[in-house]
Amino acid sequence: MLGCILIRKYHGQIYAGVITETEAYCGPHDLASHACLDGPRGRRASRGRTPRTATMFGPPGHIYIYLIYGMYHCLNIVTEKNNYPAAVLIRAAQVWPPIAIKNFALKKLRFLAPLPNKLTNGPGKLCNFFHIDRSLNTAALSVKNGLWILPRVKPPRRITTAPRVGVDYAGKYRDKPWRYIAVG
DNA sequence: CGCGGGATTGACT
DNA sequence: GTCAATCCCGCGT
Repeated sequence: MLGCILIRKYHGQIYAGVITETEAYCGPHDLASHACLDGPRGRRASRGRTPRTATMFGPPGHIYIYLIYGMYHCLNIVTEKNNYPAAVLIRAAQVWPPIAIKNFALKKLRFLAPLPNKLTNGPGKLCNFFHIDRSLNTAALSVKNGLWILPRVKPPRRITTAPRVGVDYAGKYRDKPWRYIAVG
């Protein structure tokens, strides 16, 4: 997904950005995942298959959104087949100023200056900018639903990996290099 | 219905 | 790198 273009249609405007940072949450044994079925946390509240995480067990291409710390939303895309919980968290994007829907064409973005990275350099801030909240949870990525992703025009020059953020509790999965950062 | 924890952020060293 | 403010809501009772 790095380098692909995230597009949001909301209140007469188009918001667009190139995805620059992601994290993978991989299956029922990933101790960092909300959907993990293993280990002590699997038996704790809000882990495993619950009403909140049900989306992760659904079909790929759907949108998993949850509220974190009571105030931020996080955008994830479900990536695997039904009943196999996996998703990609979109952590950051390079965005442009919103464009009126009637004027929108991807080519126009080339003539606009990208906005400062500070607006969308974290998953909570990214959702704020794109006006994304839980009303989109379980929806399919689609133009109809106002949120979709276009293939990348060109791949990132380089991709680095790093451990995922904020998952110190995840045991042997804590340091898995499943955070992906586009460089260039 | 009450408790507890968090896939963050911003300020700071 | 560290730290804590913050508060909603999922979950177990």
